[in-house]
Amino acid sequence: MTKAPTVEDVARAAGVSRQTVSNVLNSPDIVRGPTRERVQRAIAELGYRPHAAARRLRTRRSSTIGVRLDPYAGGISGVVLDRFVHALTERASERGMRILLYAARTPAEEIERIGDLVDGGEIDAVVLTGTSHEDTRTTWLHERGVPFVSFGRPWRSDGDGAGEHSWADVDGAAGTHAATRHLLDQAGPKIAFLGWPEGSGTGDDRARGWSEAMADAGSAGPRWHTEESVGLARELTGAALAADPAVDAVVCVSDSLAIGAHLAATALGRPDLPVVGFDNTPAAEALGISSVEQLPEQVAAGVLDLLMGPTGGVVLRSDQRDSAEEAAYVLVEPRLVVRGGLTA
Amino acid sequence: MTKAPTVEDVARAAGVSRQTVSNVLNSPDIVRGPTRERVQRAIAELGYRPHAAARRLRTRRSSTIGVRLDPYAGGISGVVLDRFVHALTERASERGMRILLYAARTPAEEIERIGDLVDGGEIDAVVLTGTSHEDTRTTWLHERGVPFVSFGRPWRSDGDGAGEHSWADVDGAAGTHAATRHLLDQAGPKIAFLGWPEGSGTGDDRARGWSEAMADAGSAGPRWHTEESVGLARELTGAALAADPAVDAVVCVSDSLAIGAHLAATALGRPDLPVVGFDNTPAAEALGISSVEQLPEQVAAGVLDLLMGPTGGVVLRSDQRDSAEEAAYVLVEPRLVVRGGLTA
DNA sequence: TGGTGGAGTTTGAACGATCAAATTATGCTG
DNA sequence: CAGCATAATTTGATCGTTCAAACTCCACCA
Repeated sequence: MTKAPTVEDVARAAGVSRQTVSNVLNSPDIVRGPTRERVQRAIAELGYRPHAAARRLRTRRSSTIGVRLDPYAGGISGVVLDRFVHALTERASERGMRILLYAARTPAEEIERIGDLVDGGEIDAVVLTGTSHEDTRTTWLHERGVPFVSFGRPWRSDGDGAGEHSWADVDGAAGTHAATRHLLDQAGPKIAFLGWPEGSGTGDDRARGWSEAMADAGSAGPRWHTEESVGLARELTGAALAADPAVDAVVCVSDSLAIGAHLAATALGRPDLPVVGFDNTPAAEALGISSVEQLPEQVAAGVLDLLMGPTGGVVLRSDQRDSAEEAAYVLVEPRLVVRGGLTA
Repeated sequence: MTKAPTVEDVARAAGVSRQTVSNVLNSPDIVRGPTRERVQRAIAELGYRPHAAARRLRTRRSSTIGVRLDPYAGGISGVVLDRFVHALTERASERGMRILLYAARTPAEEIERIGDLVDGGEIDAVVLTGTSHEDTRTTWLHERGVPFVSFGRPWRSDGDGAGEHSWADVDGAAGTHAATRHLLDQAGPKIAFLGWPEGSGTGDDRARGWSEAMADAGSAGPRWHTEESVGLARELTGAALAADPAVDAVVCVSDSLAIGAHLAATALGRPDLPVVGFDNTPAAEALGISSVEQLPEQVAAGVLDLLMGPTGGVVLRSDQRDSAEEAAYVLVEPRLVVRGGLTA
């Protein structure tokens, strides 16, 4: 524990020069076999580990990706983002990358933070969450030439789903489509949709999956709207279900609303009314409610592919990214998790 | 966007030397007022930001703390840890520190990871989660002289609650104690405890709060045990409640078990049986179940105090930490969140 | 007047790695 | 076996900052 060995010490021990040691570490293929082995043995014996700060200073690369951790909002969401961050950490680690967290309360503060981190050489790229069209952050990142990918599509007001930057997201419509088809098979033709007020990209996308599946089946059902709240969902569904008892099942835009719907149905003496939520949160699991699972692990893998290419270990500059004009994207198909309900 | 300005550029612009600029940044008090202002103006005009890698290389400090993100286990837990990590990020940011994530599947792998990060100068300290007594990680960290604090007490088999290293934790016994007293006031004298199998430090600690509160009140109630599972808790509680209907309320070691107990009570026609969980997860919130909230934000603040002192901006070496022989700790009192239940 | 001390500032060196260019070793061809 | 191209390795310079020591300036006092 006297002093950490440097590349110089390793070189001396192996009877080679600094640069050869560096080559063994960074491009082993250009070093001759016997030399390489000698160096590797010396590295192992001395317990040498490269000093990241020195490397960063010279190469101007940090091999680190910044991620903002959203303030804990309470409520039922958040799990997806946490799983995403975890998966990102694991996947990044496999590629020799690290994940640095930062906190920010406003977009302006986030820009300031990212500026510090990028200019300070702390991070090479950023993963944004919760982007919208004409997001101040994305335009700023573009101007500054900072590589970034967002988790979530840049929903555009003009209807075109594709954005001007790379993104990875979950195909919400495919999820509700699958859920609706499942219920059409198992429960009956009259499937209701319980969604958020119109205008949110994510919510409208999920509603679309339901309406398309219904149209394909030549079926029809009511569409209800409410804010993200168990209590509100319970009241709304209770009233709607009492007024229209012919509803065979409910597809919901979120687990919170699904729980509300389930509680309402139970209160009306229909505990077995099939309900499907979205996000597959622990709460849905605990209550035995079916849900569409987002697979944030695959989104994380997609984000890294977009930033670093399918196999590389380095963040690509924007001009190395994609030959096409349009930005690349990854759309992950979610998975329906079917549960029997607690009475089963 | 030609090239980022360095301390040299600022110095030239302000008509001073490199070192003076450095002093303005790191110890402004030793620079004369007018000079300081001139330098600060130059910094602002040029948009200078220090290059972290160079600073790290010279000072051998990274101002970064490593945190392992536990693999997503599924189930209802995890929220506490996620809130903790978020709070840690915010608080660390206020002190000029950053949080770096790493992933590891086994203690051995974690040690390897930490070794890389520490020797590479990527992190100055580590925050461990889920420590046990005679943890391989803690002994290794001690040997290597790596500053660290754990979230969670090092539970000792010999009964002494204090460990040999610093830690911050939530006072589980105080939480269940408060919950039990609340139920004694509101529900009746016969309060059951639904806990995990004996032997887990956390679980036994929470059980103790209940039994002490009961003893203080001269009251008594059954104690049930089961694994962390909504289904198992439901079955067990259902059977026990049917056999012993005089139970007035149930204090549970976790929200999962509380949900199971609530469902069992509802099935037996007693939806209003007071049940209190632990962790105040979104699932408990969604179902209107009371719960003990851990306040991970305060734990995060405690962790940083232990690592850096109450006000400092630098991680302290172990010999600077605490004058006393015994390691310091922070014990956070949790908060009981009372909910009316969904029927209210 | 000339030394003393200290606050304020500057200068040279160092942190540990990689890049770019120079040098030496190796293999191949005619 | 000379001549040459290419592979393998070495050398000097550099990234941007802070440390340690030297230096300048000025007030103060004997």
